[in-house]
Amino acid sequence: MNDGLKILQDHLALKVDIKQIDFQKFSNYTVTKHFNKGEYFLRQGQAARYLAFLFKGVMCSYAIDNKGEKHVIQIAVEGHWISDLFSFLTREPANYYIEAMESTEVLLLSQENFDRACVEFPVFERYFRLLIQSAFINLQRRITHIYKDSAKDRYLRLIAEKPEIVHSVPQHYLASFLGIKPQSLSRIRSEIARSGR
Amino acid sequence: MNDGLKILQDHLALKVDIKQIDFQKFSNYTVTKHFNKGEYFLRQGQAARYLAFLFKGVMCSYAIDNKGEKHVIQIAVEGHWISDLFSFLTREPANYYIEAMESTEVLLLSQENFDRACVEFPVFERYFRLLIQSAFINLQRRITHIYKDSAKDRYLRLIAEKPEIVHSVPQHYLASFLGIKPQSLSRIRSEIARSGR
DNA sequence: CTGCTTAATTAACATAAGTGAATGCGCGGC
DNA sequence: GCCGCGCATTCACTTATGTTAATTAAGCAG
Repeated sequence: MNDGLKILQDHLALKVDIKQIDFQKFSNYTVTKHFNKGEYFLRQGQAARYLAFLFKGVMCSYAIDNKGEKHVIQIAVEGHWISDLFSFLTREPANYYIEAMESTEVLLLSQENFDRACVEFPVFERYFRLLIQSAFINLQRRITHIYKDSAKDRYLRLIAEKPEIVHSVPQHYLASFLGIKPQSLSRIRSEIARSGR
Repeated sequence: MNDGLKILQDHLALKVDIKQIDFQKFSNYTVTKHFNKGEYFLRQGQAARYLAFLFKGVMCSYAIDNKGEKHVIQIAVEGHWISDLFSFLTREPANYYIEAMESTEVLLLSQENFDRACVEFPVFERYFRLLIQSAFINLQRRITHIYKDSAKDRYLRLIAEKPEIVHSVPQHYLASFLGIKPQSLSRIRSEIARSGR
């Protein structure tokens, strides 16, 4: 069993009881893939045929609107799943790009295998439900923070929670994730540097 | 079968194939409840013991922060589920209040019955996974809109999508949901009235 | 290593939303 | 039906972030 599967198994074990034998079978549904920095796992307009479980590296998902503005909506690090769920589920064209921010390793799970796994291993469907629930709860929290915290606070929180991304994700991606312009993030950073946090 | 169950059955049927007989059994897990305007389905600090399926009326969920500020995170109308998912799943104290904005009818599903339903009717667990997925996708969209649209645009979109709430939800709740102050919403509304949308 | 392209920083100015305060209206309780 | 309190509105002023633009720094291809 490779590294990625070990890490995935640990993540599954955090949420559900999965039998070794089931995980063994399930693991046959996944394939390992590598992305170099700057490579795309998904492009806006394509159908998202895979879910990716990230076990090394960092990926960002973002939309580009009709003014050419980038809107980063997720920064995924080790142990996160990433895809365009809407597209993955409906087979409609994706709304998001998903780009590797550094050399990145993932396990891929195709739509077909995802569906199979849900049917064959109820415990997997449960895992996935719990996973989405957590993701949903986190998004609700994120909205609350957007509303009640200043951009400076959100930046400080972000780098406290995911310190590893500071060195791998360009600042204008972070700014976009925070919902501000790169110039504003620059201003915030210089203010932090000057007067302390 | 009462009105609420009919509406719920229709909603289930939109996402999954559920046999009449299974729905019949499942429906025994729910109870109907009425809330008057201003009554609480849940309070911050309590454990959320139920999911509510709203088949008539309007409810809002919101957190109150340590400055006493209200942060509305969901406005639920007919056909929506509402609860504090985090609390419902973990049995930790809830982060949100959930208040009826007008006379409201719901079906309640307790934690125990929810768990039972997931085990007994895999199709229910599937329905619920799909439901949360949609909710997740909608939240992602909401964040994108917060970032790229002005408060005025978000207000116009809100009343276009849920026109019924304009008359039942007080303006300062709508403002909070949009992430702005009541005074700002007032300003925006008067601007719309003056110069057209 | 060099040079080109893109990213980050800084600054001056513009704008949207927040703040605090005064006014008046309306709904609910009696 | 009347009263009072909370809600909505308006206004003057403040503040955070956006915008535009110029400058410097950093990454990458050749």
